[in-house]
Formats: sequence, C-alpha cells, structure tokens
Amino acid sequence: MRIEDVAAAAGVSAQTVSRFLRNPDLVSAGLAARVRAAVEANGYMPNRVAGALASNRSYIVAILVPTIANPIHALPVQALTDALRPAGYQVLVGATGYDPTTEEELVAAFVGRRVDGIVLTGTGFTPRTRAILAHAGIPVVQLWELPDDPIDMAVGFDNEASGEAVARHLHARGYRRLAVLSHAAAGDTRSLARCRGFAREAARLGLPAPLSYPYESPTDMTQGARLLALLREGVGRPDAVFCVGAPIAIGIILAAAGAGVAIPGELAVCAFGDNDLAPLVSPALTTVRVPRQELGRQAALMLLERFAARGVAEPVVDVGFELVVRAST
Amino acid sequence: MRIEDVAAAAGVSAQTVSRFLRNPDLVSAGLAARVRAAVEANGYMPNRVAGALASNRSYIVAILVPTIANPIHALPVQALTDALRPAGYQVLVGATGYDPTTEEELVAAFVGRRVDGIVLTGTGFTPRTRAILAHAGIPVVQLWELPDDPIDMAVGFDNEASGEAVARHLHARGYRRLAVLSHAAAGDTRSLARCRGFAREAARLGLPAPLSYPYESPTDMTQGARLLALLREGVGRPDAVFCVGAPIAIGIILAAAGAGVAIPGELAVCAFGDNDLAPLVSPALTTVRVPRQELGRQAALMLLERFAARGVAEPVVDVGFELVVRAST
DNA sequence: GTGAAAGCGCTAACAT
DNA sequence: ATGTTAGCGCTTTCAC
Repeated sequence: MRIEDVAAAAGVSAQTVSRFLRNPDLVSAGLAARVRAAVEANGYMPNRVAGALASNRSYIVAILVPTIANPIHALPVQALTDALRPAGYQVLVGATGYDPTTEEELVAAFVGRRVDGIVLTGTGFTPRTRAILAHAGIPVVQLWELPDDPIDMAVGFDNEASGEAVARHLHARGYRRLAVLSHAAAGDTRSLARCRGFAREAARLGLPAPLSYPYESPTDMTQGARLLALLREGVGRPDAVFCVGAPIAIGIILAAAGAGVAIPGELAVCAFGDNDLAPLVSPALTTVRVPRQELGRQAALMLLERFAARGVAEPVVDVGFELVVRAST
Repeated sequence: MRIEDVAAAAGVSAQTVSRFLRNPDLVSAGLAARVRAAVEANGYMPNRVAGALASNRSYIVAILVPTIANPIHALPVQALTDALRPAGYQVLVGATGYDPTTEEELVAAFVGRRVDGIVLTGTGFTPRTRAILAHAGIPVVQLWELPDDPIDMAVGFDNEASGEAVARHLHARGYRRLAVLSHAAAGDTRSLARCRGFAREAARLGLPAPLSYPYESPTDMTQGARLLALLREGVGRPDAVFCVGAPIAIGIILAAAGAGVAIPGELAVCAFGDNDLAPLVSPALTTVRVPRQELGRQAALMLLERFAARGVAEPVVDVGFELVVRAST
C-alpha cells in the first residue's frame, strides 16, 4: 500500500495525502476527512525510508556510548530517547567498548544512514572520526566533557576539576596518603582527566603522588575485595582512596565489612559517579554526583534547536558536578 | 557525492561501484582497484537510506524495553547490539515505560521505518499492536517469556515456574508465612506471572495466601526501608519475602542492617533477577538468575537466521532460569 | 488549497 | 564480469 493507492481510494492526489499526513491543517476539511478514512480503511503506514530519502531528513539520532550495560551511560540514553520522541525522533545506539576504532566504524555507519544528529560519549577520537563528522556536516554533541576544541556542541562538566575537588576534600579531612583506582582502558579519556586533576591537586597541597591501581571492568563490584587487599599492602598504606567509578567503591565497602577493615577509620573511600547504592551502603559513600539525566536531556534539546534551524546560543553547556559528602570519608 | 559520481571518476558504471561496495569479489581486480581509489579519493559514503529504499532492507532492528535505565533490560540491549553489529545491523531502541499505548506507538513508528525485525519486551500488547505487527510481516521476537500464542518467535523462560520454584524453596527451608513484593504497573505482565506462580505453589503446599505489597519504581532501592517496615507490621508477621525485582531486595537487606533486623533469622529474603550485588551484600541474597545476555544474543541469532531466509527451526527458545541459593534464605 | 512533474540515490532485473 | 533500464515511495517545486 503506497501513498498513491491511498490517494486513489480517497479520490485525491498523492500530494494531498502527503500534506495531510504531515500537517492536516494544510488540507481542506472535506478532503481531510476522505483521506483520513482511506488511510484507516487500508491500514496505511507511510514508508519513512522513502520519506527520508526524498526529504533528506531521517528523524533518527544516533548515540554512542562505551557500553549500554553500565547504568552510568544507560541513563543518558534513556533521557535522550525520552526527550526526542515527542518530536518524532528515534534513537540508534552504538556501543564502542571504549575502542576508538569501533567508534570510528560506528560513526561511519551512522553517517551512512544519514542520521540527523550524533551524540558522542567520546573515546579519544581517531582523526578520521573527526574528519567523517566534519565532512557529514551534521550536528554533533559531545557528552560528559567540555572540550577546548569541540567538534560542534558539548554538554558536560569539568572532569579535571572533579578530581581536584575530591583531592581537596580528602586533604581537608586530614587524609595524607592518597590512592586512586581507575579504569585502565586507553579510550577512557574522561577517567584519565579525573585522575589527572586529583594528582595535580594532591601535589599542589604538598601530598605525595597518589598510588594508582588500574582495573579492567568498570562495573565489576567483585573487584572490591582484590583492590582492598592491594590497598592494604600498598607502599605507605594509603589512608584514603578515590575510586573513579562508583561500583568499585561499593565493592570495596562491602568487602571491608567482611574483612574487618574500618571505613573511614582505617581507609577512607570516595568515588566518582553517584550511584543508587551510595547512600544505602554502610558507611554511606561520598561521591561526585553528575546530573546524568540532564546530560541526555540537554543533548536532545540542543539537537532539536539545531534541527529547527535556530542557531544554538550556547554550544557548550556545563551541567556541573557536586561533591556529596557522606560517612565514608 | 553520489554513486554515479564515483562511477564516473573510476570510469565504470554505477552498478559496478554498487557491486564492489557490497561484495568486492563480484568485481574484477582491475576495476576493483580503480573503484576503491575513486571511493577513497572522494571520501564517498554510500547513502544507506537510498539503499534501503531500493532493496527494501534497512539493516535496522528495533528493540522495545520498559526502560533502558534498568540494567536488567540494558544488558539484553547490549547483547543484541553486539551480536547484530558484525552482520551490519544497527539497533533502534524504544522505551515503553510499561505502557501498552506507548508500546503501540513505538511499534507503529518502527514499522514505518521499515526495520527488518523487532524485539519486544512486551507490555501486554494492545490488539492493534498485534495487528500492526502481523500486517507488517516482519520477524518479531518476544523476550523474557514463552507465550502460548507467540506473535512470531520468542526467547524466554517460564515466569510462573520461577515463582513456583521460589515458593518451594522457602517452604523447604521451613518458612511458612510468605509475602511477596512486586511491581505495580499493569503492563508488567511478567512480574504478575511470577507472583501468580508463587501464590499458586504456596497454596498447593498448604500455606496461607502470601501477603502482597506492590511498589512503584522497580529500581528504587531506597524503597527497602519503607517496605521492610511494612513487612514487620504485616498481619501475621511474614517470615519470608519474595521480591520480584532484585534492587528492592538489596534495599531491604541494607536497611535491615541499620534497623537491626536479622536476616534470615527474623525475615528471609529472596528475589527474582540476579544482580551484581547479590553475592556481595551481607547476607548474600538468594535469587532467581536468568541468562540476560543470552536473551539478547539468542534474539539476535534468530533474527539473523530469518534474514538469511533459512527457516528458524525452533521459534520458541527456553533459556531457563536458575535458583541461586545464598545466605539470605 | 490542490495537483503534476521531477527527482532523492540507490539496487533489482535483465541484457550483454 | 560489466552495463542498461526501471523503479523503490516519498517530498520538493512549481503551476494552477
């Protein structure tokens, strides 16, 4: 069933049906009624692929995340999806696994599909990724960071500053022997930035360089026991640890209870990334909270503004972060 | 830059470029080299929208979930995405929020986009949803259940049986005053099935009907304290509770520590849905584990088989479930 | 307000 | 192995 068949059934031209479908007000009441009847009688569903080809608008937005399985990224995807749907947009998701090459391939695939916009939870772009995006000329929103040299638009916060804030907090609480646990993937540039800020501020405060222990899986809470043991054996016995990823911190707190390690007495624990569990574990976990929903929602709003051809006033939006101090430090 | 421009640059026909792009082996080595050079020189990216229209294959699969923000659903989305990508498919996600009407709208939108297949984490379909799907004639996989009357294909397990298994386990452990906590949304038919199985088996074992307390947000662990209090005041003081959703159970276990309620001494706790935290909390949580990755992966495999026009031997796949007994019961 | 004509950029089917 | 022809089903543009 094509638009022309509906037109024939309604005794109008295909153009009238097309107009009615997109904006019923453009069609006189009489014809509108006939078209509506014909559409319903035949169960006609417009072919949006053909529409996309003809209009050069796909009404699809793509989002790239390291992994959807991590709630920290699933939430922005959900918020983006929700904010875009009322405007008729659907969301295509790609998981890069923190791999810049996969990211490049996905960007190429999405550009080939002529998506109307792309949201990137970046992974240290390859030069070609940037080139493809520039060449495609579609709106791009970088999420989770505030790049000096944005590809196009960005919604994020200052990752280095978040690490600095944590270092200052631990220092103010009297902790002097710091450690940091972070994700080892090369593509996780934002984790690196947080660590960088943490180490720099520690140095500025006259503290020794934080001991650093990388781990592989950012969501694997069972790593807690292993990492806790590592910390307890660490050179100079750290008295506070900054986990750049809340699940690891939760794992440590739960493991500490079993191992009889007093928190924060023997070891203070805090984390980047708020988590539903942070206030519930015992002791409650000090975290850096980022408005993750807002990240996705803002990205959607900026894209919609662009689609409406209104220029975006503020191409880089800082949603900020907040240090939520709880009992673990 | 269109395919014809590339063809002109390479001194071949558009068809040769098209062939080369999809299967280089179909083109002789000499021409292949020229085409490749022309493609790269011009940074040509095929327009997959036009390709989809001409071939009637979009290489897009849609998946509907209640919400992506819940890890229980995010994992199958990730697994589906991963399994489909090597075959050149991308995934469009829709969040129904457990609302059948939203589900219907999303199904209509996806069908309009001519997706090659749809995966449904169903929400008690409206009749129209079924009609749209039947009319579209595309492969459909229902996830998380084994319907008697599947729309097309299904990958799941027996939800009622999982509730029954839990009831038997609690009875065998000597618990006699059961309660069940479950999600209140009308569209959450699978939670209802688990409760039904639980209650039916309890009756068969001669136990009184389980007390039932519904809650709104399936992922809100802070509900734990409130629900724990409710249970402690419950008529006949339940000695065991089945949480149809692990986050609630985790919340209860964490709250119990603060409230000085002994688990399982004063209250046994178990849950449907395994969770990374289940083995880590104290006491470790007894759960029904479902192979969630397998759910997404199997759905992908079945769709790919269909796309390859090989008939699917087994249109309904039971991935089973497993009762993982831990210290909380 | 409505309709006719001309593509959008690709692939299927057929011919060579 | 390569080229030619004819759409895919819609929207854009322009005429009435």
